[in-house]
Amino acid sequence: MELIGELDAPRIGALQLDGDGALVQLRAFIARSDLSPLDRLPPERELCETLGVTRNELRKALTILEAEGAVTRHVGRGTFIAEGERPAEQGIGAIAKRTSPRAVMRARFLIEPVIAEEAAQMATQEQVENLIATNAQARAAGSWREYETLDNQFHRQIAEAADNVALLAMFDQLNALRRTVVWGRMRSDRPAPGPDHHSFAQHAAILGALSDRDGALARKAMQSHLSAVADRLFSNAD
Amino acid sequence: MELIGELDAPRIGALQLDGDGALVQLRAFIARSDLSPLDRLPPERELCETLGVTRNELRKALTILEAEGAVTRHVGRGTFIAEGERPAEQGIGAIAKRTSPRAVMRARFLIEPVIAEEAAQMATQEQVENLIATNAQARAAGSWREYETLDNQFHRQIAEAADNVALLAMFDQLNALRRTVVWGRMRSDRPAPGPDHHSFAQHAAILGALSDRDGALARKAMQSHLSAVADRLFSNAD
DNA sequence: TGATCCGGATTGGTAAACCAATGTGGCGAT
DNA sequence: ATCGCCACATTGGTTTACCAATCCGGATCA
Repeated sequence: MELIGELDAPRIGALQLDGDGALVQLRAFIARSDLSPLDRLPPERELCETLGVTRNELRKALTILEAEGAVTRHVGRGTFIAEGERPAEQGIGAIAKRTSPRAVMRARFLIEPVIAEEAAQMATQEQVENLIATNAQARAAGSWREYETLDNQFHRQIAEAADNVALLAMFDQLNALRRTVVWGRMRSDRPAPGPDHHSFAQHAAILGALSDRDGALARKAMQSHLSAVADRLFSNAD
Repeated sequence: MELIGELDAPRIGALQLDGDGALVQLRAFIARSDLSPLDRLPPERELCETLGVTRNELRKALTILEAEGAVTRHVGRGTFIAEGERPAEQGIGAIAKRTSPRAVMRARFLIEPVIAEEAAQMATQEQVENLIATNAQARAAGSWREYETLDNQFHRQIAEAADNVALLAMFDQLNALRRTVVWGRMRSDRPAPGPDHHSFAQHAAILGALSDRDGALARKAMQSHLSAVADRLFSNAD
């Protein structure tokens, strides 16, 4: 059934241009009329005539630019070139640019204890044993980097033990955010922490609470631990 | 009231809920109904009713997805998932398939109270007043959909008041997950809730705690509220 | 029996009237 | 003269009816 188009014969090449021709023209117009951010561009009814497109086509193009964050539109006021950057995407990187290490650690301090409390109620015996094993491995780490990996694993295993994929996803996102934002403060060339490192005792306290199914204690132990971590991070002391 | 250069108050994340509700819902729909490339999605007239948005809003969202290359549209044939696979939405969609409404609501029950507690300490007077205004608007909502929008706004404003972008990002992700997973239990054609709806009193309790800067009370009030929401959601009673 | 063609149903696209938010300017009271 | 207020013009947004491309099922004919 490829016989269509014989009668009306719409220009084949013109079809593609028709589809987003307005967008191309609009982009060209903005570029050529060197508008600076926060400047207003002509009203739709006027601009569509200038560009030789229908108001519908123009509005479709404007909708795309708006989604890209290139322009903002306000009823009664007009359409404006967006200021500064394009806050369009919402990935980890975009969030990271708008937050700070302190804020991320604060968020961690608020959320992880709750996860630990939930884990205390949900963890299986096997998961607790795995946590104990991980903590033991961390004690024996040969380098700071190896220790860090095991420390991450410890915290994530707790989140896994909460047995809630949604909660685990929250943890992972926050963790990714932390790695992005706090990165640079980590000096991975340091030697491995000694067996008397405060974290080990704190981890052990968390483990004890998990074993005892003591949610409130697990929460408090995690809070204490993260407080210490934040202090160490921001004081530049060991 | 100058809206343009408001940099002193970090109004960072007004990205999603405000104007592009249809786009969020549409993305969630595509993620949830695991459509493979070249699959056709429902016709506009049907889909807009399913999602509880107007055809205009849906078409605007589709225009954006089309510009992103996520879908292709053909008159008389329909709208199709683009050929080149879409790795973008992998996050929420992938998580959604591995979790359940109960788990998501549980995560919400664990996290939002902590956010409320933080908000009680961080909120500005203006933010509290805005929350009061939002709650008042929700009372006067004319339709269930409008009420739902305002309810979402209420909860997000609390998250904003915590003044922590990382925390706000967690909230947004959980909220997106909830919309994807819990969807289908929402009956958007129901009439607006009466002024004696339990949520209003519970919201008021939260507001009171925020006004008094009583973090512990805010946490408990939010817990009570979310408990009630979950009960209502899973019991199918109003 | 099979292909072909036609007419209606379906579906995305379009145009124009209408709406609501906003800005502007003049008018009048003080 | 100055301030407040109100009517009107401007502007982006929305609704509605309609259009055009496509699909589908049955009628028709070789």
